Amino acid sequence: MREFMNIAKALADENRVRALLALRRGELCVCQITELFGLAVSTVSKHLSILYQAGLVESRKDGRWIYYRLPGQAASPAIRQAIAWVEQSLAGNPCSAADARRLDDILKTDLVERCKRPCRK
Amino acid sequence: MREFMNIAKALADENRVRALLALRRGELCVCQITELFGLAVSTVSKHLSILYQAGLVESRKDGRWIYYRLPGQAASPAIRQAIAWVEQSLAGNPCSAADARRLDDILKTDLVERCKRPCRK
DNA sequence: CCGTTAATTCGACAAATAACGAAATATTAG
DNA sequence: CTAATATTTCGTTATTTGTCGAATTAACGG
Repeated sequence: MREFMNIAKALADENRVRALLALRRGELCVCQITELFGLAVSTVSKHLSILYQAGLVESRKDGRWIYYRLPGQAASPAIRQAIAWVEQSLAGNPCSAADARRLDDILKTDLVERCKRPCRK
Repeated sequence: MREFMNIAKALADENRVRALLALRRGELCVCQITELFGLAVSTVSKHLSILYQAGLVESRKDGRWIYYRLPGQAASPAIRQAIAWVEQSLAGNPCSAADARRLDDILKTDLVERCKRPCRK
């Protein structure tokens, strides 16, 4: 029951659900999600931590960046069913579509241009 | 998105999830669920109201009693998927099984014996 | 009618939660 | 080593949420 309630509580916040939807297209680092949401970095980090605790996202560290992604096939049925529910319920959702467009821009100009190149002074 | 978040928030409380599981065996009135949970009637009523607002339960009035039940086939896919997720995730759950046993007793002795008979003095 | 019962609504209060900025941690670049 | 960057952790604050008891509404029985 504990595990289920962790998942349910993690899904009970709109920003966390938005994060899961944004991750459908692939892994994102904290700063990209922060840019997408327009929230404080610490707030986004907390949200991702809650999703992680619930098992709804996995993470990987790459240098200074920590990338979050949706869990793979090894995830428990409860997890996979929860994510399927979110995706199917909000597939064509306007808010989700707007996020997807904004994410396009962020993915084009954010990390690559700003960070991965040799640091400009 | 609003509709989805209403459902998600409704599922983010353990007592509300317990209520959904208890309703699997059929409709229950508020006083029976109150007996099962050991909470104040007003608290249980509030929980059921939240489930109702989210579309996760339906209700029917019968005299002084209001019976709540899981939604039928007419429910939206989002609702049916949410309930399926709860049921499958917590099917063999110990807490759910304990509730089921206690509910057996309540269903035997509560409404029929106490109320539906001619009122004893 | 009047008293009883089932349920909801209301008002209060404590606990949980989401948000922020500042401080701490870790990693890379120079 | 030092400066800069990405992220997390911590402390604080404002809001939301769960709970209760009291008051209210609705239905039934005498």
